[in-house]
Amino acid sequence: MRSPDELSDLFRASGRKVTPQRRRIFELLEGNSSHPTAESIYLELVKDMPTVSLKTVYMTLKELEEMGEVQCLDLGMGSSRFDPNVDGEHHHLVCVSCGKVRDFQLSQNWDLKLQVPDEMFSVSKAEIVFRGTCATCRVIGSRSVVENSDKVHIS
Amino acid sequence: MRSPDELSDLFRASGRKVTPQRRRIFELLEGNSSHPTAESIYLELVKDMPTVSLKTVYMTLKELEEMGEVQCLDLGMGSSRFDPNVDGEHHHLVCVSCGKVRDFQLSQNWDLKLQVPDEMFSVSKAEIVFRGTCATCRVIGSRSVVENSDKVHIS
DNA sequence: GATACATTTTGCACTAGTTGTAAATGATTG
DNA sequence: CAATCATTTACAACTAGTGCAAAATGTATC
Ligand SMILES: [Mn+2]
Ligand SMILES: [Mn+2]
Ligand SMILES: [Zn+2]
Ligand SMILES: [Zn+2]
Repeated sequence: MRSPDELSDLFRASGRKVTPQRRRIFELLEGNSSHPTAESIYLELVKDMPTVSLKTVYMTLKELEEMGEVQCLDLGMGSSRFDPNVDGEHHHLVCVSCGKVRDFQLSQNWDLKLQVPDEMFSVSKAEIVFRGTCATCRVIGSRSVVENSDKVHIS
Repeated sequence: MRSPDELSDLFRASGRKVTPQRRRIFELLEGNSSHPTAESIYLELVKDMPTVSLKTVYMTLKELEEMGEVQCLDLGMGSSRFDPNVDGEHHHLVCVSCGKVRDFQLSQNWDLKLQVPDEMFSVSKAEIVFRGTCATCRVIGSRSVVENSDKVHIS
């Protein structure tokens, strides 16, 4: 994702307006590798802007997605996760215990798309989802389970 | 997934009851490679059993999932897809135009799990989702777009 | 086959996540 | 600074799925 300043210019250049709400959402997303939900962005946003609405967050995220500045990930955990990391193709480690999502780069540069015969299916995106338990949860799990949290926090 | 007869025995053996509703759901799933939603199974079921409830479908699918007889796929299309194909590890081609989901076997037998260092994350399942356009939709798309259907059909 | 009882089904209310509507607000431009 | 038109907001609506409790019904036992 581009910087808040660059995004602001891009928005204005395409006839969109740069509101304080949008500006703040850009800032919250910049360099955010926590794969936040719309809700978790909203919860940060509402600290500064008590009257902001969740709808605004959804709308801004959709704009950014359409502009290719964020990607929306559906990892089957109830809500969509938003990812400002769109420059390099990467995959995801999803912890089934705490819900955290981490980026993961394949060490070998396998071209997954080439696996599918083009006449059968024209692949536009190939993504691997690794489900399992993160290092933190493995330790916690071996001691007590009560502290495990499903909450998604923004970093 | 096992045959309806085998499933019936398994259910009874584990203290569960085999109702006509469950029996029929087993039959609808057997050899079904359409990756149906709960809703699409319900729509078939209700043809024979006008008073069946969607809740029953969800409950039976959850039982089957817990018994490892079906897998529940979250492909980010709004609703979960259920897959009786659990014997061989396989991946999925998801058509972003018509919503159809097809099985796909990697020709090279890459062990995706081995890619992730065990001390970093303990992988229990690695699945590739290929998104793109199926052969049918590519042809339709080149003529007219109006006929494209998002509906999910069983069988 | 009848009986007893636990399991299951069903209808309905309910939740979470997300989208639609329309009036009020406000960023941009000249 | 005013006009314009995009955007925000509150709120209703919607979809997928779940919780609940009464009624129905498989299954084991006699
Ligand atoms: Mn990511
Ligand atoms: Mn499959
Ligand atoms: Zn974890
Ligand atoms: Zn298609």
